[in-house]
Amino acid sequence: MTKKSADSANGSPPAARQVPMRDFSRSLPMSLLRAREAVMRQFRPSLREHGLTEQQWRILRALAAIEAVEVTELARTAFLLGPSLSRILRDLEARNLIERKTAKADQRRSMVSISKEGLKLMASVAPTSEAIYAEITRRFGARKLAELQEMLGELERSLAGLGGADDTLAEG
Amino acid sequence: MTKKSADSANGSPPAARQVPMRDFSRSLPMSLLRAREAVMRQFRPSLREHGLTEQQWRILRALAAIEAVEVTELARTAFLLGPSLSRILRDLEARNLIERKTAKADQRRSMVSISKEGLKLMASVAPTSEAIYAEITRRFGARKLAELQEMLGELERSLAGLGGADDTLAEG
DNA sequence: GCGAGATACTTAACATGTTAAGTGAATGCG
DNA sequence: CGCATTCACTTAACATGTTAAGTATCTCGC
Repeated sequence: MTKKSADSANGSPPAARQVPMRDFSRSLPMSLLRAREAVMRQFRPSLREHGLTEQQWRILRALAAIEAVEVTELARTAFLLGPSLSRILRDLEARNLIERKTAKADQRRSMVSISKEGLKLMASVAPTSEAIYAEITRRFGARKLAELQEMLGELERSLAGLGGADDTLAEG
Repeated sequence: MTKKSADSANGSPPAARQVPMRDFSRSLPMSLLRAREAVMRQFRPSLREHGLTEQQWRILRALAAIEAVEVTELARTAFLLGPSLSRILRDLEARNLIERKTAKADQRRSMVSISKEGLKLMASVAPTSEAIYAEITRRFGARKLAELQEMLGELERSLAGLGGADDTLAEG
């Protein structure tokens, strides 16, 4: 029994099961993915009605809280990668939902802000969005929701600095 | 104070802040997204070294546990949408990591299984993958990890049936 | 004050997410 | 049987995720 499988000795497909691993459907990434999808499934239809994607909505929300931000800072806030943000900003600007102008001091930087139209759109989406969030909170329980978010934060912090890729990590 | 903002009355960009909402960075979707990203960041480099994406790896893992599955069932297991799965299966088949053959009884269905090469690839990835998972577990704590996953499952269940889109929901 | 390196984006290229439409095969009903 | 429906996928189209290159600008040492 070194490496041979217990196949039925005919031309059937490989028996699989030869690579022992955790039950994949119970892995942490899958749990997080499914939970997030369950949540976002609630919001997408409403956003879609207003012609917004999840990410566009994230950007508008991030912008609504401030006067103006640099693109890099916005990427950090809205948790988007530079290239994604770059594309989305191009589109949002074309739709006049945001405004952009280069910083005086540093020509490389461009300051982004939400436009009046953008604010109007937000105002029309926010009520539904808040109602959905409230219903989710009601169903899951406000206290448990807070606990969950606390744990998610802890998870994040406990993995911070566990180099994913090009992080500047001393490995010695 | 009906609708006018407290702008400084010059040509500066809109003051924003006119749409009151929760602090967006603390929303549940963002928490879930960030937590998941923190986790996946650990796995991606290793997968990448083996020429696999996260989703391709999910599919191989799902296949490794069984003889063969229909595409629809696989989509459910690997938590992928049909179109994504369709594309990925095409590529995995071209790389000879999976095999596909139409079901005898129903010509519409196609049964997918992992190939010997696929199993070999899995065997070469699994150790690193398991080690990373173990390290994550160690950092966050096995007990807390179990708690977290329990909560995520509860969240999912509490939102099940809260119609996202085309669910068959009676609204009256 | 200039040239190497760092910064702040943007483009490009490829893979997936998401929704809609298309295709071929099974089902059910008159 | 005939045909409209349903089903199991696949294609298409557009938006984002992800990594690598490219571009313009800035900073700093010399």
